[in-house]
Amino acid sequence: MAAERADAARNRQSILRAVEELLAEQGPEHVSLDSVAARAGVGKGTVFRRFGSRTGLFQDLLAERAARIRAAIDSGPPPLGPSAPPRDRLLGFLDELAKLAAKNITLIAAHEQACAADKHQDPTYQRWHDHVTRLIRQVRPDTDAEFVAHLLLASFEGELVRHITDHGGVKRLRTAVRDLARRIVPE
Amino acid sequence: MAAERADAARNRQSILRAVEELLAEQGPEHVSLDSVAARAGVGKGTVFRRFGSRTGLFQDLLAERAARIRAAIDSGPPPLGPSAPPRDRLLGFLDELAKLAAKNITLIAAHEQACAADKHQDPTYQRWHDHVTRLIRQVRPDTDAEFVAHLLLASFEGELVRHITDHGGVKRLRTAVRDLARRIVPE
DNA sequence: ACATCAAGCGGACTATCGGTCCGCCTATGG
DNA sequence: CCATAGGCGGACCGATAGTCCGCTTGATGT
Repeated sequence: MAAERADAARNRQSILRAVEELLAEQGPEHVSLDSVAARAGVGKGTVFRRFGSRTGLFQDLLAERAARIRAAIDSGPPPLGPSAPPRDRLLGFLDELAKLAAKNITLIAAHEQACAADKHQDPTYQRWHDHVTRLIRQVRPDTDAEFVAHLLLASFEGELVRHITDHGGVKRLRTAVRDLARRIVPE
Repeated sequence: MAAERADAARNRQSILRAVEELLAEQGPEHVSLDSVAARAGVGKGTVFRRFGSRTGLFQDLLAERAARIRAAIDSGPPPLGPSAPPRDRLLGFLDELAKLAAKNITLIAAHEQACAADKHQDPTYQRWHDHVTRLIRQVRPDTDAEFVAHLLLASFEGELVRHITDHGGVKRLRTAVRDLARRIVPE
């Protein structure tokens, strides 16, 4: 496939920025295809063609925000990178996610709502789940790692994050997740 | 408030039955106010007046299905009832929920989707969360009980339940939840 | 520079759905 | 049997996700 045309690339950026702005200014429910298109100064058809659906908008934006963590996991230094012991990697990863979630509550809420019954299909979620599952298996092979990984990731569900950080800040979330993970995956 | 008029009571039942049937036959996304009204043989306005919104439909139905467990907790025999030791009550309660969730996957999925950002507001969810939080506090006062209770209840999220029971049946779900709870709330 | 044309674009259009409203109907109580 | 409060139904509204197609424009070869 040839490179994206220059105007197409420009529009993609405008659209993603528009989504960010609308999320920040008006909350998830006001991010409709129409409003995004209007804000980005493009037609509705363009938004749809680029991102496939409203859902795709949030998936792409989340992937962008999660890119740093992804890179750190694939080839970064400890504790996230592959050279660290699995238990440290797990705790480190969850801590990073906690920080990410706290910083992006609105996006995460929007993402969840839009994905609805498809959460498990989202590429970013799949990557996270896969990573956590593998790490749990390495440390505690006697666990239903797949299930436990889903539950640990549920710590970052939008409404929960909002509630916890509203009463105790990011610190409470990070502490709670870490304590929980330590119990679930003892050394 | 006076007793419900006979026709109103009849309609309430028709509507709930219609929701059940549509859920079973066509899945959550086909349960619209229109389709429910048509199936129940009443007008749309009637559905709305009875249940307030689409969400109310699922909340009421879930409350109905959960009534047995609720009664058992409030005044039943061990291990659910108040006379059992807290840790047994917790494990017993989660086990009951696992069975309930497995039997009502479709309803739960519909309920979640409809409640969207309001899960924490649902009376049934609040009751469950409250119960779990109290029990955890009694057994392990050093825990962020509120947070952990939310996570434990996330075990019964629709998509997760579907995935787990599709590969391992109710048994896998019950085992996984029990093992997890035992680790999170050790004696 | 220019011709060519596929890729990209825009926004009108459709379908659907949650929720509202109001005039008609009927169960109930006296 | 009558009066009436409450219930009823379905037309109506506004919003929104997603579709479609004729027009425009950036990339490319000469």
